[in-house]
Amino acid sequence: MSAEDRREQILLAAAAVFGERGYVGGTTDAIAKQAGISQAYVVRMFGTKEKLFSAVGDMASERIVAAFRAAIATFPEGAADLDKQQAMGQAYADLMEDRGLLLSLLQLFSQGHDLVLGPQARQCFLDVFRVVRDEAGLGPQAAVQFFAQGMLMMILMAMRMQDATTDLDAAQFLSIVLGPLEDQVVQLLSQPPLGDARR
Amino acid sequence: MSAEDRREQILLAAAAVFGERGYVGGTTDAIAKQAGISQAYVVRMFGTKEKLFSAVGDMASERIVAAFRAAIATFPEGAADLDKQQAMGQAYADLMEDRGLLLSLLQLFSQGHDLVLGPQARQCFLDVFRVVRDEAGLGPQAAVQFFAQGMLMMILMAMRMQDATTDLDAAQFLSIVLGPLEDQVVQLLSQPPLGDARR
DNA sequence: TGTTGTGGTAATCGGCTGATTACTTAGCGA
DNA sequence: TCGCTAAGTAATCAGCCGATTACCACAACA
Repeated sequence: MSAEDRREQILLAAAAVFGERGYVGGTTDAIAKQAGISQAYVVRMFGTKEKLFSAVGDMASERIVAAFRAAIATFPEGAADLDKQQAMGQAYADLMEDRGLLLSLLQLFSQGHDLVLGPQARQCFLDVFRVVRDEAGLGPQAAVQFFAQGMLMMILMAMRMQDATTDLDAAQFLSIVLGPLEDQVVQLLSQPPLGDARR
Repeated sequence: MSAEDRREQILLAAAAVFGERGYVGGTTDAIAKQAGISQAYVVRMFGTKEKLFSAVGDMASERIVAAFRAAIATFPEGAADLDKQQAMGQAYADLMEDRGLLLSLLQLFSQGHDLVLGPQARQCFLDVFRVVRDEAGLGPQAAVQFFAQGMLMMILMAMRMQDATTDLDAAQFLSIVLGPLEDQVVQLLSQPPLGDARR
């Protein structure tokens, strides 16, 4: 396999592992197993684990930006804010299909204290914000509101709230947050966690 | 010092460390140093690192519930939703004084995959939700909206967004999210991270 | 003055993890 | 066929971390 293809494959595997176990908890060995290659090769391809994690963060934010731009391209002239938000909300829900992607980004966000990853986290966050505010034309207030919803959904994913829906309050919460997306999203999120160890 | 007092002290130290470095990244040694005692004693007091982390999570959610209840007790009869939200938002901002508290809770939330910590995370989350929905009387919809704001603020804390305010977009974002709380909160959050290592 | 329980530490150990090194295999042009 | 390069691995190493053990200080008290 070409190095280029391998790189993509490792990035996807790393997103899955980092998304579930976090930056520190996600081992290069688990990533290697997920990708079906040796641990040594994972490290050699990216130099260090930190560089790999950083690359995963970049990939994640780029994909989100791309997905939002694609949704924005479908806006009719002078569309209402609510319609815009709904289209972008749908794009966001589609992104959840790859659990690792959004969860890795959350893990990046929780590295704000780090001298290297912190600035990157803030950069990624603001990159997406600018797209929502300016390119989608929501303006600052509505863009922030949109983000609040998005962050809440991220945390519900991380928490695996869909595993608690025998609790009626959990079900109600999900139902309100997700609205019409509920069925699609809950199904996506119900994928089992990575196979090995204590989940 | 009595074991009881020591326990409280270790919990606070652990919240600070776990909040910044996460569950896996927060070492019992760093917690011990933060509390000014030996690593062995930290472990012996709680049995395992996992039990300590779990206890931190319980403490955090209990404090949040207590803070909200205190705010709720100040409501006049038939107060408007907006006033309620503002009072509870202020209570939340006050909680930010102890950075470790809220950030440890975020770290707990990102352990949803874990067989022990996952259920606890969902439990803690829903405990607070019920207080906001029922005891404050916001109802399901408004309570979810309130949570979305709260989760966004948590993530901004984790990201240390206040360190990026030379970026005008970052400043605008914070200003909109925090509103009149901005000055207070930004000052609280500007505390430097834990002393050792790469921040 | 023993002795017993409580609060606490130094030392150490086994297991894990990221990184490094040296090696192997396969395609490919001359 | 002979190198030469790119893709990939097994083996190993050094450092860290949670946990355990064995020990210490000191008050309270009979």
